[in-house]
Amino acid sequence: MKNSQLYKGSLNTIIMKLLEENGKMYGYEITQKVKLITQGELNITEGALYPALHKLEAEGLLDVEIEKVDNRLRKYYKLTESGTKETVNRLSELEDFIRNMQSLVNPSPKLEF
Amino acid sequence: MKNSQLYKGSLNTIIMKLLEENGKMYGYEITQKVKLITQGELNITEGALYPALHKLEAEGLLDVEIEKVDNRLRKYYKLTESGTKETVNRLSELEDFIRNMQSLVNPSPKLEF
DNA sequence: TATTATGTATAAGAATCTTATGTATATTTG
DNA sequence: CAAATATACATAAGATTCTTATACATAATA
Repeated sequence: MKNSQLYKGSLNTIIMKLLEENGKMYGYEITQKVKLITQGELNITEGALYPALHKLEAEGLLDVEIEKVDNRLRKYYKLTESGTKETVNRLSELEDFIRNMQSLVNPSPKLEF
Repeated sequence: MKNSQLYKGSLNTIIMKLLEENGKMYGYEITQKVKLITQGELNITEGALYPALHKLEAEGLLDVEIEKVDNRLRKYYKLTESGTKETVNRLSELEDFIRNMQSLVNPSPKLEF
């Protein structure tokens, strides 16, 4: 990701959510989808994406399936059963994270006398 | 922080926002405040906090002032002028980040036919 | 024909954090 | 009273995640 440090740590969650949403996707497709959804604000770099996909696969959270389209290689990833379960946890963690960050930066206004 | 990887990269923003809010704070106080606000969900570790404070100071975003209270040392940190300006940017980045993450995980529902 | 888009991959280094450890005083608990 | 916990700061080794750069290859566009 070529972005604020804030995105650090969120890539796995993004990938898993998109796969839950779309069934199967390949790497390049994920980068384009994220760019589209965030209106160009979030750009996932290959150097971050591919190692992340490989790691999720190694952890048994993703399955991969190779296809050849227009004489070009595509590696489609999809959630495994265990990956689907884990996605629920990750999204729950993300909700907690966002809630906590909002509590920190939008504290209940101080009363002024 | 002893937490989800999601918090990675958010510590500087948290520190700066709390200092903007409270004028001056010392390290231990920051950890307690964060624990309180997040109802124990976010625990900032010393190994993350002190290096972060030192770095922000080295970058000229924080000023430090040592006090001795009850025969114990306290290092109070406060935003410099440049730190105050930068805090606005960091909070704006945080808002964008949260908005983008919400777009990614709460997409507009697909129409079903 | 050269650039851009599509598609995957890795390696070096930076940044941030965890975990463990160290030092010291004050307070609380058994 | 002794031990444990709370208060207070600090650093070092290692893990994780990411940036930046590079590499290879085909298709489409300028």
